[in-house]
Amino acid sequence: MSSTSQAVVNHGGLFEEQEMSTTQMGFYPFPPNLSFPPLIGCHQSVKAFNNIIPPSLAASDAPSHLTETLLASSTLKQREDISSHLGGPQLLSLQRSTANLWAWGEVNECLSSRRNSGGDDHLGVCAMKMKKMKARRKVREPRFCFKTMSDVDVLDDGYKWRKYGQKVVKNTQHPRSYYRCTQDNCRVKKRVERLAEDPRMVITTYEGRHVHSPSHDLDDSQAPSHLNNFFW
DNA sequence: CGTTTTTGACCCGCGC
DNA sequence: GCGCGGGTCAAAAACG
Repeated sequence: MSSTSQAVVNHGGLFEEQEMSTTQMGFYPFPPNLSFPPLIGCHQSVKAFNNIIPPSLAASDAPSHLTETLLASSTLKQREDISSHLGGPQLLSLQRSTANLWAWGEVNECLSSRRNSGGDDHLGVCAMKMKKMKARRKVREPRFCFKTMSDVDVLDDGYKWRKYGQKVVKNTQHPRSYYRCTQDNCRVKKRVERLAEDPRMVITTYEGRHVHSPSHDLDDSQAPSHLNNFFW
C-alpha cells in the first residue's frame, strides 16, 4: 500500500473520518489526502472520496488534480490561502459555472453555518440545512465535481457507465453528456462537459453514491474485506 | 442478438 | 401564466 488509493486513506489523521448517515445529504469538497489541514469542514468522509474520486486521479502521480478539486470547492479567500500555502502559481481556479451552482451553494451554506455556530456542532447544523434543502427542492444526492486536463472526456474511474443523454448547454460550444451507472440498484450519475473557457479541461460531476465496488474489483468477487470500507 | 449510443421529444423547476 | 433551459426518456440506430 505504498502509493495508489490505499495510501489515500492514510492521510496522517489530518481529517477526522466521519460516517455519513443515510439521512444526511452531503457534498464532499475536500480530498482527504492533501498534506495540510482542511480549511472548511463540511461533511468530510474518507470513504466518500475513495468512492467518488476515480482511482486514476487518486493515484500519487496526479496530485494537481486533487489540488484543483480543492480549489474548485473553496471560496476565493480560501483559494488564495491554498495557493500561497502550496506556492503553486500553476493552480487554477474554477469558475462558478452552472454545472457547479448547487455544489457552490452547499459549500457556502456550510461555510456560513460553521462561522455562525463555530466549532463542534457545525456538522449537525450543516446536516439540518441539507435536510431543509432536500425538503425544499427535489432529491438532492451528494455531489462532487472536479476538473482535469484530459484529451478524453470520460475518465476511467473503475465503474461502468451508460450514456443516457447529451445536451448542448447555453453559451457553450461543447455538449454535456449524462451517464448512469450500469449496476442494478445503483443510481449514481455523472455529467461530463468541457470547460467553455478552456476546452482542454474536462469537468466531471458525480451525483449519488455507489452501492457496490468498482467493476474492476468485482471480477473475482472475493475482494479483501477491508476494501468494503472504501465504498459506501 | 444483446448492449450501448444517439437524438428529438418531453418534463419540470425557476425566473420574470 | 409563460417561456426558457437543464435533465431525462425512449425509440431507433450503431456497435461488437
